[in-house]
Amino acid sequence: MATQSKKKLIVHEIESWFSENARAFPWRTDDFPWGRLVSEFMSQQTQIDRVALKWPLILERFPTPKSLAQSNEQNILSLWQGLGYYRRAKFLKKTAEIITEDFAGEVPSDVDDLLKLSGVGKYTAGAISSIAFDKREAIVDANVHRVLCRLWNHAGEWAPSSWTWGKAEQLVSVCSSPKVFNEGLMEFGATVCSKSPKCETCPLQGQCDAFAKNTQSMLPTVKKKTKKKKVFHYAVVLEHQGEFAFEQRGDTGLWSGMWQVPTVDSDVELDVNEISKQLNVRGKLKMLGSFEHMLSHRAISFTVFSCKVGKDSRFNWFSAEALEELPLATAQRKVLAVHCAA
DNA sequence: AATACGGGGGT
DNA sequence: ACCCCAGTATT
Repeated sequence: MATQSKKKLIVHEIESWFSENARAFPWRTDDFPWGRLVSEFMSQQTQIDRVALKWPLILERFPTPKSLAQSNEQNILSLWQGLGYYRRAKFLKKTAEIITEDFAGEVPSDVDDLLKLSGVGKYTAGAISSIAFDKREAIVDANVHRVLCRLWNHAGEWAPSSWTWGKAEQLVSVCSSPKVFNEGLMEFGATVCSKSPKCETCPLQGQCDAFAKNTQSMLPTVKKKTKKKKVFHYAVVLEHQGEFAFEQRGDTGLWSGMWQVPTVDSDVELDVNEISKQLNVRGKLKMLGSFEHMLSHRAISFTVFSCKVGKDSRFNWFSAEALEELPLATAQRKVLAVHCAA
């Protein structure tokens, strides 16, 4: 089959398939550029159903770039709780500031302008330009990469590459609507041409070189895995007359900007005396429990202690109700759950 | 070119 | 247990 014909068939099938099978997400019901930009930030490396739960809350609180630009960073971090990759929340705020100052408060539509924003790379710039503004720009995320590698039986690359981007550009150049085609291709990859592909019912079965050679389950090539580093975090719940001590993590590294009960991070196991010494607290530490917290790049052993102390001015003190708003990563919520259960 | 950066769902 | 994901910034 002529390659041009194959591309047109693929594009037509995807646009047709998506018009029938698009899932209902809030940013599709309430479709405007800022909402799309926020959903793209939230969706980076994050499962879409979890984004769908949080998006309405964030858009309600920050309906415009200006509203976020004028807000405190703690507010967006608080709403971002549980989504992970908290740096994205800071990038989103910075992006809102750039849009407010340099783009008159309107989300730009050109890829070159979008790339000036913070936390916007090649994929996100193309996604906003094409999906929010229907401009003829290509996108390649993990879904698109997987679909294209299979359609052309292309092996050897586990991540989006110049080969994939070239193919995506060729396809978007012949589609009728970049907005429909790009989002459709991603959704198709997420639901039909997924890790376990549903080839039996696939509308592109006849165009798929991988299906013809039965290589679809081996494509794209798997990434070589990196070893998790094992570390130890010792969290101490300091209580004084119904209030609890918290500190904010630094500007860089894991959970940057998020809050925690006073914690000792260590590469090696520590005994209780060492923990007490490093935190410099008077009073006896009582061990309440422990749990493992697994991240993609780290295996963290958490041990939770409690201690009755005087009101130490090195920390910020919060009542139990005030903790609802405090930006805490999931591991810290687990720490508080151990304390509650004890 | 590698690595850091979260968390939950799938298998 | 290990895999993966609507990636980007940093080193």
